[in-house]
Amino acid sequence: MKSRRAQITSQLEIIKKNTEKIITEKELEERIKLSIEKNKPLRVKLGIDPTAQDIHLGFVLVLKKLRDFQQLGHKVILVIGDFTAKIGDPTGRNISRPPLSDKEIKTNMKSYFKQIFKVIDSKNLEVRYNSEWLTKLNFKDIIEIFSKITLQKITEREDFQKRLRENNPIFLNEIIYPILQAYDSLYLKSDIEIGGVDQELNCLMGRELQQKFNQQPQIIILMPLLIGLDGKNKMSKSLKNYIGISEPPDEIFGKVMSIPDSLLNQWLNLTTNLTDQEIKKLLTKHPMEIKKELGHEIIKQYYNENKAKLAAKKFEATFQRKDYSSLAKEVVIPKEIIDMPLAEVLVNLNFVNSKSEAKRLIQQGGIEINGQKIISDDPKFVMNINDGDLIRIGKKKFFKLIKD
RNA sequence: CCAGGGGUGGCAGAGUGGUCAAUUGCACCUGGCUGUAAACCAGGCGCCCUUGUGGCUGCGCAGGUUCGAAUCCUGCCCCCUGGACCA
Repeated sequence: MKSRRAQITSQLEIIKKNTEKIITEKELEERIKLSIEKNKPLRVKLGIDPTAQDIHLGFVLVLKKLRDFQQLGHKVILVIGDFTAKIGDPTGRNISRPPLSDKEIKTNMKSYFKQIFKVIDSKNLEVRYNSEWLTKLNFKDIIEIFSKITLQKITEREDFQKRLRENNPIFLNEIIYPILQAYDSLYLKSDIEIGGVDQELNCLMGRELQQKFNQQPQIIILMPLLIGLDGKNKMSKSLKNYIGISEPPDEIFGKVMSIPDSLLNQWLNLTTNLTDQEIKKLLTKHPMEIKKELGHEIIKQYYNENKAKLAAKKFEATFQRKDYSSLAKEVVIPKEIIDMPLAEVLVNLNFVNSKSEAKRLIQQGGIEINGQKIISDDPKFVMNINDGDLIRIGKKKFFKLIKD
C-alpha cells in the first residue's frame, strides 16, 4: 500500500501530463488530497457539444485526460449540451451557427458515443443532458444567476472583442452560452472541469458562479490544442484539417503522412502513448520514417496492431511502389456508358461532381489508368476501358473498373 | 422611431450601365519538384453543349427602366453607425 503522500504525487503526475494549463495546481493537489482522505471520488466534468459527427485527434486529448481520471477512480460526468446547442454556441466563430433540432442531436449522439467509447470507459461514467436542469429554470432564477455576472466578464472573450471592434453583431443568446455552461458546473457541483485551452473563459465562468453561490470552485484543466493537417490552425471539423478516429486505417495513415514535418514533435507527444525516451530516439530518424511510426502508433490505438501494420504496408505499396490495386474500390460500369466519352463516364460513376471538373482533370493530367497518365484536350475523348482497369482520379481516388 | 452607410462567389474584399462568369488575396483542385511531405513553381477554380467573339444560371429578395443591369429606379428583408427615447 502506497503512502498517502505517494498516492497524491502519483495522481498529480498522471493528471498533469500533457496538460496546457491548470487553474490552479495548488487547489488540485488539495482536492486530490481530500478525495483520498475521505475516499470520495472527484466529479470531473466535460461539456460536449452535440454538433459533431466525427471525433478527431484533437478532441481525443481531452477524452484521454478523462480516461486518466477514470483510471484513478474518479467520476467522470459528460454533459451533453443539448439545450445549449439549441441556442447556438459562439465558440471560435464570428457568425452564429444555426440551432440544432432534437432529432439531429439524437443522431449525432449515437455516433458520438460509439466513438467516445474507443477512448473512455463506459463504466465509471455519468452522462447528463443539460436540458434536464436548464429547462427548469424560470425567469427569476435566471435573473438571479445573471445578477452575479458582469457584461465585462462575458465580453472578455476574444471572439466577442473582435466582433465588437469590427462592429459585427453579437446576439444575446450567444452571450448567455457561457453562463449556461457555468451553471452546469454549479448544478452538478463539479470538482474539476476539463476542456481545450479555448474553453478557458467558459470554465472560469463556472468557477466564478460556483464561488458566488458559495460552492467550492471547480479546478480547471486545459488541454493543448492539436495543430491540424495544414500545420497552421488548430484541428477542427470546420477547417477539414482533422483525422477522425473512426476513419479507416488507410485513410488515417495517409493523412498522417501528409502532415508537415514541423508537427512531428507535437503529434508524437500528444497523439501517441510513446514515452519521452522513445520519442527522443524516434526524432533522430528521417521525417518520413517518423511519420510512418506515428501513423502506426495512432492507428494501433483505435484499431489494432495488425491493422496498423497493414495500413503501413498498403501505403508503401500504393504510393511508394505505385501499385494502386490494393486501395482501389471496385466499381461496376454499366454497359450503356462504357462507350461514352471519358468525362461522361467519370460523371456517371460519380467520381467527379460535374463534367467540367472531369474535363479539367483530363486536360491537366489528373487521370491515370493502369499507371498511364491520360491527357487530352478533346472534350469528347473516348477511352477504351477494359475489365479490371485501375483508374486514379486526382491524388487520392482509386477505382477498379469492372465491366457489367 | 429618425438620419446615414451597407448586403458581391467557401472567406476576405474590388467593381457603380456594355470589354463582368465578375480584379485581387486566402482556401481549394491538378501538374512539376519531393518523402502522396512542407515550401516553391506552373495551370485551374459556376454549369451545359453542336467548344463558339456559344448557351444558361449568378452579385440580399421581388418587381421595373433599358437594346443591355452586380451597377439605375421602386418595394421588401437583414446588418452597421449615429441620434431620439429610456436611464
